[in-house]
Amino acid sequence: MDPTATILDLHQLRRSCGSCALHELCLPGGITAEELIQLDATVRDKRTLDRGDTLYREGDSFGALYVVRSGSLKTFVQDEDGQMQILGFHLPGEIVGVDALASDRHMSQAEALERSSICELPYTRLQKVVAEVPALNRQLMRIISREVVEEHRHMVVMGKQPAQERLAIFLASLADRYNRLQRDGTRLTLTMSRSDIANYLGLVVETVSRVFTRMEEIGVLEVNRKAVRILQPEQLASLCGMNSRPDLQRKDAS
Amino acid sequence: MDPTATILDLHQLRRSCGSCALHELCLPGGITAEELIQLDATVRDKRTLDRGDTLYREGDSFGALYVVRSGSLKTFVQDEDGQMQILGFHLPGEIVGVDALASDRHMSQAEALERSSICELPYTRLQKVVAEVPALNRQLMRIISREVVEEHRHMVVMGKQPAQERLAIFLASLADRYNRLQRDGTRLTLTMSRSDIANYLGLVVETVSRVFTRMEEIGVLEVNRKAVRILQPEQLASLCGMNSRPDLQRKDAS
DNA sequence: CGCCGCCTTGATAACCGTCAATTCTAGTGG
DNA sequence: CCACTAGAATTGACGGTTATCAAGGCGGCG
Repeated sequence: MDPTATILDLHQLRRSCGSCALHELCLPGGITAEELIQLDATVRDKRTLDRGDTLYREGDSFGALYVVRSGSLKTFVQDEDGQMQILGFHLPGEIVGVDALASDRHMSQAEALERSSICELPYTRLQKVVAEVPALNRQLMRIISREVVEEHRHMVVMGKQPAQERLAIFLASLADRYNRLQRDGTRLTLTMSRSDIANYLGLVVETVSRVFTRMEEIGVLEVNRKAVRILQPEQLASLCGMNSRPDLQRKDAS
Repeated sequence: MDPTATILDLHQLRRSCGSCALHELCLPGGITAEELIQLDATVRDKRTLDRGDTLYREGDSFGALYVVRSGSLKTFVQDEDGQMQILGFHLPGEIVGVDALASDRHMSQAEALERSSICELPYTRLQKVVAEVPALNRQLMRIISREVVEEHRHMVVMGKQPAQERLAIFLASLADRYNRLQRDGTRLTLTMSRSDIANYLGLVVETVSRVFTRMEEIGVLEVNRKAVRILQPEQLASLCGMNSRPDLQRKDAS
């Protein structure tokens, strides 16, 4: 709509790591200004992706790691017959492409859920820099480790949780990440489709829809298409662990 | 039984990375002999764990990464009320402890499934070495990435597969890893309990038991307590993707 | 304005989890 | 050597949560 939007966006894209809003979340976290300059040099470009655009596909040869700068991505795998499994949704400050380090080939696909901008870190350059800046290497490891922790959390969800709990955990986790980004964690924008959410949680889309409805009925959420408002954060939190505490099964019908 | 076993084991433990049987699978993969010497220096000790021993617990402060040298481990998380979720089983050559890099605290627990020996890589030392040996840093990344890929595969399993397929994939994956270790991939030794397997796959122990029985009935496996023999590897492989190809539902009853 | 995809809602059934009993194994002691 | 026990694994009957199938509503976009 606004014709200047694109231009502004381009300006933003050209900002260096030092002035990036993600400064603390991204690789620069905890390194000196001097070291930062070196990192800046490794960031090749800051690509812009439109909704549905693919950042990399399974089988692509590995060239770079990517950091989400704005917008959001989903990563997923697809088996031969087209069945897909979503591995994660990625918000600004999060890294994608790590799974390609093992075999020099991407083992998943990354796709933009909305218009997004991405920092590309060509791996050969990145390697050189991290060799010279140990703190940066440490930070890179830290970020990758964060991915692993996040995946472990997801396994707990997929392991043996009822549907309502899965969705509650998903929303609470999203709210957390919003907070880290200094966004309002009570007003979520679900850039992914319902079936993406369902797939990610190991459910079908109908179940997700039903649970949304139920949560709205009990007053925890206000759902409006992609806009979700968390009305009772505490109760949402309690829904995250309910099945293990039978006495909390019923809602506040004291 | 053999009184010399312990002594031999101790000798083995003292062997350096250079002579380790896991040479190609472990960190040393693809680095020079010279660089290897530096790595040897970082490996503090090679600890021995008995069945049930804990390598680290959730919350422990992070000191080292660990490589399984022999035996096998399980890693898992436990929420407040004691519910556990197994994250993975780890065979020789595989690394554990990566999830601690993010926060300097272990976010899971690692426990030996049998008598195992473990290479401990104190992280401060490891950092120094990888700073000096880029190839080693690369290799470390590669191994961590392998973990991530493995976890992605597991998410596909947990996502939406029927019970039989889950177990089939689990066994096939184990067989693969046996092959990489140059063991006979058709004769598996399940060092973990049935309920460990069930938990890992997001099922209950009864279901796992039933599926084992069914697989034995159709002649794919021969199950004897912890010893599993894969009689028809091809058919096992077909069971891994059956639900999506209806025409393969029935076995070769041509 | 009208199509089309996404989401929602409802009815039915299946797979798997729960509960309960039995068998098997390994470890212990008589 | 064998009986005994405790824990693990198996087997069976049943029920519940969620998938499946089917239809209808809503919003976006040409």
